[in-house]
Amino acid sequence: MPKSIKRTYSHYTQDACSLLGVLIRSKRIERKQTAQDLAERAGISRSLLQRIEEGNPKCEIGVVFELARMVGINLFDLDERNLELHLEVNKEKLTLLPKTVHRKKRSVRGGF
Amino acid sequence: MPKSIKRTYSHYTQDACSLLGVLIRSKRIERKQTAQDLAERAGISRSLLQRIEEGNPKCEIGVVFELARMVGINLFDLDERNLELHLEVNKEKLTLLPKTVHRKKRSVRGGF
DNA sequence: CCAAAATGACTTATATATAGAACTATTTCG
DNA sequence: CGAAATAGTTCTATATATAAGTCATTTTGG
Repeated sequence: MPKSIKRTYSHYTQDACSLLGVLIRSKRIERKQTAQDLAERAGISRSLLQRIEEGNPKCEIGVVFELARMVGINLFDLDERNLELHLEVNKEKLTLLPKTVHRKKRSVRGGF
Repeated sequence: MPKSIKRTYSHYTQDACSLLGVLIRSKRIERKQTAQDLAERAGISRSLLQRIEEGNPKCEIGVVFELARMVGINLFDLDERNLELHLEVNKEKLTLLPKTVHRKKRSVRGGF
């Protein structure tokens, strides 16, 4: 049962979301594409596209990435092929790390 | 009233989400930090952290970005300061573009 | 300048992501 | 090896993001 939470976002996160939103909007306009049209093609509502272009952090990351791709933004500055390679490499790297981590709660007075 | 939608995601989007998840997990383990611990510090549940580390696209982009930042990942390969600058530049650029776009539905047989 | 279109700014019902729990299976370290 | 801790896996109630409107405002092309 989710408790009612008021999430806060760091300046960094807010900026990152805003940047993606602004980029999507710019690219869309450069392509002379209507909000309505992009939304339809992405299978989302115009209101959701609006929130995303505004940089609202409370949106599905999958939808945002999909929009970015549709208007021609390369996430991580990687094209499709290199993104896949990058993923494989990091998956490999992960297998070399321990599966679980033991105590280091980093907590209780532990601080920084 | 949201209609029941089965969203699909492009390979590119799936890879991008997976990459973020794998990176977060790697960094967390390198820091010898427990899933439980990171989740608590991020103010989310352990189950949500798991979904994100699995690369599930149906998560809030704000939470994913916040986690990335907490474990030391630079989104867009930009540190906090440069991200802010980048945002400002692109906001400016946006003001130079037309506010609205007219017809070019790009649709109905219009194709590419 | 003017009409048609696009966007902004709400609202509401509902589909769904999330918190939290309980349980099992792994993993690590002493 | 053995015990304690961590992580994987479901499941459920509920908070909330979303689709789909409506209306006001702004913008642009003719």
